[in-house]
Amino acid sequence: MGKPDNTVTIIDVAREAGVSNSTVSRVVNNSAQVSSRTREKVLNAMMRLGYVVNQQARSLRGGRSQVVGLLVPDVGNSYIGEIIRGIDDELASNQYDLMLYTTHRRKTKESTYVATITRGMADGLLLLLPTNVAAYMESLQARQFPHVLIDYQRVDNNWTSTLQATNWQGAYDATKYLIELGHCRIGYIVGLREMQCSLDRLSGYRAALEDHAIPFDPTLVYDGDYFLLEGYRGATKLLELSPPPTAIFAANDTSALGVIEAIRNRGLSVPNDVSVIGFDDIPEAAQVHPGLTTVRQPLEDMGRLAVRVLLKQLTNPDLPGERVELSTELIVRETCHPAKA
Amino acid sequence: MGKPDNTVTIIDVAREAGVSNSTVSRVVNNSAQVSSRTREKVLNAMMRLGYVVNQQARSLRGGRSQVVGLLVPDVGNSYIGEIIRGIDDELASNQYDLMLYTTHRRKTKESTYVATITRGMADGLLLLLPTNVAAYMESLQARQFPHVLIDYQRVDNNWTSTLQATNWQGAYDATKYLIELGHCRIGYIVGLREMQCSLDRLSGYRAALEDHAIPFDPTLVYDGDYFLLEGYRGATKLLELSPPPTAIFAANDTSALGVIEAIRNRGLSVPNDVSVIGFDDIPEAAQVHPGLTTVRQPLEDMGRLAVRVLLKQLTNPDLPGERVELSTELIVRETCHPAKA
DNA sequence: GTGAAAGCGCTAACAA
DNA sequence: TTGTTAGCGCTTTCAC
Repeated sequence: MGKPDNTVTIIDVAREAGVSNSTVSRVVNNSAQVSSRTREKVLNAMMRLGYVVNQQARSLRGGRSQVVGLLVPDVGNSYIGEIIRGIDDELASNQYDLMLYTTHRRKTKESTYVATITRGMADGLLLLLPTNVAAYMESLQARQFPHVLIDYQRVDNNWTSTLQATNWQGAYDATKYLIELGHCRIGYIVGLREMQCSLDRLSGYRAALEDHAIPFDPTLVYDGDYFLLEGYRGATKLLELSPPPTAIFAANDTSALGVIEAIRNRGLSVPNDVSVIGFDDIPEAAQVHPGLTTVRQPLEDMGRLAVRVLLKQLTNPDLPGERVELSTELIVRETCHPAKA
Repeated sequence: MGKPDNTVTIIDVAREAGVSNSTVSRVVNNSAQVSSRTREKVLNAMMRLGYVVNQQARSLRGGRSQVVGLLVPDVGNSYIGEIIRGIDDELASNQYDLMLYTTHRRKTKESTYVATITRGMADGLLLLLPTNVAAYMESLQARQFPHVLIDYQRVDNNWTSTLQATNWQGAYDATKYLIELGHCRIGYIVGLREMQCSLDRLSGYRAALEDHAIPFDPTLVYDGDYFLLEGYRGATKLLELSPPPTAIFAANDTSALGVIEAIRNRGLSVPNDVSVIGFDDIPEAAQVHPGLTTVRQPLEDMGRLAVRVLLKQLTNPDLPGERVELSTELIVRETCHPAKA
């Protein structure tokens, strides 16, 4: 059924090559000494028969499945898309496959999935922007299941690996840039408050303000959710203030795009009337006109690195969790102008 | 290593419950008759021990892995995101896991992945917007590997299942709508010509033109690639024509967003100066201002249905391939106005 | 350098 | 209704 029975096993190859199954296994795994003549014979037989290892048998035996689980809130935005690109690239070059689980922000799903994954055939687990970590942290530890949290850092143990960009610094830099451009009424669209990265960016913003003796004005802060629509709504609200902000910093590019729309819809221009800066540097930031000035997170690298950390963990389970932080970088494009005098 | 050896097997449960392993297996699989007393005992033992099936052993034995492979060009856009949402929802409710493979439009990768998947542990394969089908179609058939192609239809065999929306009709409707609004110079931003859906939409556009006695003007057609930037470039070019089009139909929403930008960047307004219509109805279409009028594809349903078709195929491999087509629907929002007299 | 054989956890005959 | 048992395809001692 499904797969027809043309399955070629190690035994077929052995017979074809006139050797034993263990020799074939050795060749397949490139392990131990096999004389080059034998190896040759086996390789040929494999060719002729079109042999492919049966991963399930192998992992049943050895315990390793060459599969990594990835838990994401969603899959339809380029922030996540870029990270996944890095992840599956790096995974592929290490002969790992990727099992994808999408929670669509339903927290219960998160726990269920973690249970499934840790008990299923994945060797390790990558969690992207998890929101319900406490619920399964213990179970991960109990099973000593290798895992790394991407863009989440409220962890107080030493067995969990985490990885993220310098959120605080990035926000600080962006705000500072705006201030140096002469802006002192700078609106801020917060991301989801339940995410630490969101909080870190907010406090980077505040710190820059303070360092430049600009009093923090809570009315300039709008609580968004990282989505475009809230960026739009937030900016709309901010623009009704008097005086309105001369610049708006959005906690991510997607909401920055919403901010730009809102500004235009008021008949104002970006950046002539209001400057806008985002966070992430998703591909759209460069494609849009005017190009979005933003704080770049090395998304693809984050994915790649997360995999490396996980793989290291897999090879050496006794290693303590790693804490990796990647630098952000201010990317100046066209959405910020000096404040008018 | 990795997974510690706290693995509870069916045998542990059997011992704990004082029954045989096969009885446990029966309970686990809900198969055959087991007296309710025994079942109770087994269930309890499973509870106590925290037993979980070992999927690899099960599939090594039985041949079914409860994993479906999904091959996508990319993962960072909401068109694909929505489809995936449908896919993994439906998969989850059928106790299937999803193995994700991203090609990033590299055709060689596509073939490699198909080989991996069909020989690996997936029971079936979903291909989203594949571009290199010819290269592995034979191998899929040779292995009788269950598969369904989503949004691809150039198939001339009867063992392959395909699924897509009514692309031709959708484009026809959109164009007709524009025509009835009084537009007769309607620009068109094509998607990737190598995709059949793209061609279908183009011919729907042409057909509507013809049916309303509007001569087809090739200078009004710009070859894009479904991405925002090409939408922007295309519209920019189209707007330089004299007379410029009074409406632009983009082959997908993402490029429509680019079109809108281009129009605004010329100092024109949507829809007052130029009407815009898209295709897909991705979430952004509703979030943007003005709301994007578009042709809705039931993306999530497409994913869901694709899974159903695949699962049917899995259960009954001798079924011939299915051809599923879902209706598109014109969603009128705010980017189209009657043409000025 | 190579082979024989045990066993990973499970299911499905076949017996009882 | 329940138990016994033979593998699924592979890796890995342990012999030779």
